Amino acid sequence: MTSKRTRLVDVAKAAGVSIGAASDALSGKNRIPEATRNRIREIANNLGYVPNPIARALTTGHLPLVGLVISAIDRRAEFDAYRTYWADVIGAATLAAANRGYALVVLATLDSFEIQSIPFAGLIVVDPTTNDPDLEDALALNIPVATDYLQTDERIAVKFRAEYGDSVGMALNHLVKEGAHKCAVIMPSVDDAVWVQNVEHYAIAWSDATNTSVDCFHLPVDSSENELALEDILQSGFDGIYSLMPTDEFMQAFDEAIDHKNKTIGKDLHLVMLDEDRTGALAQRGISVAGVSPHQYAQSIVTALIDVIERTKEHDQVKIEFRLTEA
Amino acid sequence: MTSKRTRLVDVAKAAGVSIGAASDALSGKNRIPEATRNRIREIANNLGYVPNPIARALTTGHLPLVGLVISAIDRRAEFDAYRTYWADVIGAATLAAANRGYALVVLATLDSFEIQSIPFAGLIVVDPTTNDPDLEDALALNIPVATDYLQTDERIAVKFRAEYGDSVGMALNHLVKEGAHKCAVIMPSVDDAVWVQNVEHYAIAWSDATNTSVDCFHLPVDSSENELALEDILQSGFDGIYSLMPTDEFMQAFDEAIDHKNKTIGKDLHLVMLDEDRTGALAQRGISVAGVSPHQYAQSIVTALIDVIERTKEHDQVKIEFRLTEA
DNA sequence: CTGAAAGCGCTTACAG
DNA sequence: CTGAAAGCGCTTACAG
Repeated sequence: MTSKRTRLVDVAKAAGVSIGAASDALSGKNRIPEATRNRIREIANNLGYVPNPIARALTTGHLPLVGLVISAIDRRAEFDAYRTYWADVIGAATLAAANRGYALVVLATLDSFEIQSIPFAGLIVVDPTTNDPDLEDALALNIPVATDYLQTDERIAVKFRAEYGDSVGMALNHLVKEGAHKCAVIMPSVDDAVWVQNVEHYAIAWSDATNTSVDCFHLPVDSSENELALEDILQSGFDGIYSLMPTDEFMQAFDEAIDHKNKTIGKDLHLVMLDEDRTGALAQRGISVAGVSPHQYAQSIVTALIDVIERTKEHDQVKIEFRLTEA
Repeated sequence: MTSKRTRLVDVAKAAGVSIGAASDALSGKNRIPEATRNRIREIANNLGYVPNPIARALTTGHLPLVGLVISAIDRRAEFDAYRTYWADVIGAATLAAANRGYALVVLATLDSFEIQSIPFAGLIVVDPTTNDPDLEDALALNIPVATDYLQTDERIAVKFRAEYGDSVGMALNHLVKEGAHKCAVIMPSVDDAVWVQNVEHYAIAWSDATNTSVDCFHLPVDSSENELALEDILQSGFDGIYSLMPTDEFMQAFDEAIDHKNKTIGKDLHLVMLDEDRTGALAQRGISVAGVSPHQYAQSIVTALIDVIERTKEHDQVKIEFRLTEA
């Protein structure tokens, strides 16, 4: 820590062998007799030798680093609202990467001078907007990039496809089956996130196909005005609601709105929420849950990306399925 | 993506200049006339040249990477229980690092062959156990390491000190002031995490100092048996409780226990919880909150570590204060 | 103002 | 079996 770092030459000198021999003894492929090797290793150890990973990477041409770009990190309120989701995603991605010998770099954006100085082997851009600048930057790096399947750039190596469409259809069908007459889809207003547009698109498609009307509402993720907005919606006679809002705080607002409007879930109001109902708390309250496991989701993507990095595959498409857990 | 990557020589050749001139035009310090520089840049652009960050780092000797080791990621149940906390920590650390031009690598452990091949500029080891192997590995790398202040190794560059002691004293004093007669501290049983031992230590110290008895209980973070355990505790006459369990699911169990035992918060039961009560939901229910902002916490540590990396400081100690928000 | 060369610390053929 | 050398792709003094 104080003086200069020990280099391979230093241990080679100390051991009285060539630098090649030292290299071999420490990481090489057994060309050196057991005895000398052990001696060299011990000397390296005593000198506190730690190989310089940058130099090693220069010959290898590759550092086992994959980046995960979550632009929501920069938007505090939105990130907060979905904290459990992001923790799942990051945790699972970290583990999946580690399984393959890679480490995960978490980024809020690629738009910074220093990013160019980090040698990523691959990059994941989640929830890209249309013409996402981060996606552009990622692609410009000439490395494998994984992102949403709605993006059309042909340089994209892995496209992941969360079937929000399926989730919308499933949820609305379920609501109707349960007896809802007037359906609404409630989603966050996170500017131009592709997945939100996607949901809207599928809601309209469902409406056309079933000849049933659906209205889409965009609510702020972090606002205290949600309760009033929800009361309005209930007031307007919507009795079948598919909510893609984050669960916790939204649920509070929802509960109060229901209370004020005197509705009863399962009777004159039917509800499907997008979430992971691990504790079963929602189901107990008569709320059905549409979900995808963020854990499995993240894992699939990381694995597919690393497959491409290591040339096991050229391109890939990962499909993430939704399930509906009826209350 | 297909053939070989464009190198600096390639653009130098294409521009008919020396490699030194090309280097300068692209990243250098303006030795080259505006006109040639622009020409070189354009050529580089057309060739899709992206500088090799590994090679650059070899001369620099440094890659702007800080690692955050969260061993809890490997323990699914525990990580799940504290997901909101970890999301805050990771989000804030990512942002703080980015502000200084660094990127954050999230790791579950350092115990993997590949980790040695990643050139970290510094490492943060959170919630180390006693004789934590990850901390050992981190220290062996000869780079600045930040970790809990209870660790004694003198190679540690930044020690962060979350004053759990303060929180325990504050919470227990508050409970007594509110009229509690028999106090308990409830905390998770996460094996030998230092912070848990720390809490226990301070509870005993408080007990000695105030001559009041306190009992410490360890509950599983992910168990459904919590409710019964809590009923036992209430049954035994504890009417002042400081809980360091994760809030959401624990609160459910707690509510049921209170219900079964017919207790009323604020009357015959006083409660302080360790959390961030951003929505004020706990306060509304008469529950006081002891907390530290994970956001501020992570940010302070990252900043201090980077200060050491960049030699602004040699060592540092970061003190994280707790606050008690009375209901 | 700009070219040629040394050097960053490794690994890996290539000779002996 | 092992040493000496080339090379990975940059940056940075050092000459011209």
